[in-house]
Amino acid sequence: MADGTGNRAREGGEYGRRQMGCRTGQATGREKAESYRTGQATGRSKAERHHHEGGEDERTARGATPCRTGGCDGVPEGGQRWRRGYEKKEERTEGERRTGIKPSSSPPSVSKPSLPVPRPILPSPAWISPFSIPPKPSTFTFPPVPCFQGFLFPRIRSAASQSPPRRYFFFSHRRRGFCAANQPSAQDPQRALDVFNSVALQRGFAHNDATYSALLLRLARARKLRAVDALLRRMRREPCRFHEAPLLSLASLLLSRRLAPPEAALRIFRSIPAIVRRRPSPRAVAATLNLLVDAGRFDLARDLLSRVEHPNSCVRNIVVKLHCKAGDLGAALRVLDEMRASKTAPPNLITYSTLMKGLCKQGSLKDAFHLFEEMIDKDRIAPDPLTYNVLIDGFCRQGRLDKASAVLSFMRNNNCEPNVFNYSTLMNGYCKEGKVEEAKKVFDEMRSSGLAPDAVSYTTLIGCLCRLGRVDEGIELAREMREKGCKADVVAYNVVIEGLTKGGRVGEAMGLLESLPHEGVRLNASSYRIVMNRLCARGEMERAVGLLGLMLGRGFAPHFAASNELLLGLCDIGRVADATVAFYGLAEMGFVPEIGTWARLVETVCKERKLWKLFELVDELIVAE
DNA sequence: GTAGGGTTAG
Repeated sequence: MADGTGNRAREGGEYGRRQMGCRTGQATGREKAESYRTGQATGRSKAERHHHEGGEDERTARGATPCRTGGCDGVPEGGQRWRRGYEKKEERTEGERRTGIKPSSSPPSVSKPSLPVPRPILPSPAWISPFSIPPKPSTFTFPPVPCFQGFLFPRIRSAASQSPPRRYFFFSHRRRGFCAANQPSAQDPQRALDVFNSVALQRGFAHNDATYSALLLRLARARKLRAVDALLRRMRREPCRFHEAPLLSLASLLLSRRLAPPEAALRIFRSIPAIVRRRPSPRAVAATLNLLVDAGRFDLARDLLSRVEHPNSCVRNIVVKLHCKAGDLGAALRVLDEMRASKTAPPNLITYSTLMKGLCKQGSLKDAFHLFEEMIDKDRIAPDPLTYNVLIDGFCRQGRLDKASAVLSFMRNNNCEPNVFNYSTLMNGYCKEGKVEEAKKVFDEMRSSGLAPDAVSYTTLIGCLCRLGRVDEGIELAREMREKGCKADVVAYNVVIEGLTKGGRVGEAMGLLESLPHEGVRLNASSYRIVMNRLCARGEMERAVGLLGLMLGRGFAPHFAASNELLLGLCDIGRVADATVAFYGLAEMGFVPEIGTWARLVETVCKERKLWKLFELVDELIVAE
């Protein structure tokens, strides 16, 4: 797995030091420990304070290898001073405490301020407060060291210390330092990794499943895939017991966010025996197979399938999906036949829905409906709203809206109340045909049946109104959506932004682009591109440059074609300076102009006699080549 | 985090 974060050396270094032993990493580790210590000095546990206060000679303290978590980093200087003061205080006599003057027999020393005579904290035993009930004398005593999910570890000592006394300090997985990988506040995955490595340097310590799981996901989200790999390798050697679920979550995260190629899911699956020390469960097989099929890697899915001895209904359903996605409906129907003949893996609603969807996609609606009837008659399986939805969508996509509507009525008459999905699928069918009034009727029907339209239902109708040029009605609906407490997602906002843009209300669209992120809405590249494309197409370069600044500043780049159009448009109106600035901004996002755009840029700069800019451009051209 | 459904888009 590749890591594009530029932190390879650091990750590798940390991991390498762990491999070689803690002393190799001592020098750099101490530097990092310094930064942690400042943040954690006040959060030390009682047990740890006990350790520091416990009296250790200075030679040992200096020679001790720091554990680099901050809380146990040798004995800090402040701690030493504090301890010395404490020892001196114990040596003082009653007379010294009163006068602050040492007797003449004592060795000469630096004069110290006298300490006040301690006053009794408890009231006189003769008087008992009416608010305090004296506790019953109890024989119960707390154990000397609290030990909750934690361990006692011998302190790591340097080779110089000859006869190390067995002193222990306490660490718990619950402690903040240990759980840094789990803390939502630990946004920096590198820091989480550093803390993880630091703690693991303790002899005899082992991280647990939860810590590994949290760190794996955090690193994966940050695209630190080399570190993820290293962690997975390390898990094979850990003594603690791991579960499958975190590994499956990791595979799902990597593939769903396209952080890693599909092979990564298969590698994780194959690592299960070494890490979990068990054969992969049927659940793990199904999860991995499903990820591979969803990623379209049928070759890898088939490879995995060839090793599955007794596929259950779930695995077979995924195989049905595989064949449907690959367009081999014959093979999918053969799997259905096998399932019908099988007692251990019979077909179920999901088998039929998947197959019906595949048939609808191929336009074989008749076969899909036939299968639907077979499911009810032959296998005695009652359809649910989801199965009906496949049929509604199938009929809608063929423009047979009467049939789709009839399915909805059929559902009601057959004891299956339609849900929001069913209504919005039918609405979408009407919307695609431009029949917004019928769509509105379905929308009202949905509400009168007691269902609250969701963001998708609203978006479907808003989009339709905007496409028909009824932008104001669409915006009014968007307002109503907000008033009714239905939270709009980025798709809903994009539909509104597009409606505004098409309706010539670019200023309002740009206003939304500017303000929505401040209101907590996470826009995506499409949100900005919808407007940028429009501006470029209409030659509104002034606004386009402004929008470019906004989107580049937020980490979004325009579409490739729009970027070229923007540069050409700026050259056309002689805005050389803007064109150059825009070019550098786009280049930073990885944009390389078309050859024609290069030529135009160079030509315009030459005409303007801005030769120094020309040289810069040529330099960029050489780098790009 | 074992399997099936509806929305936008250069």
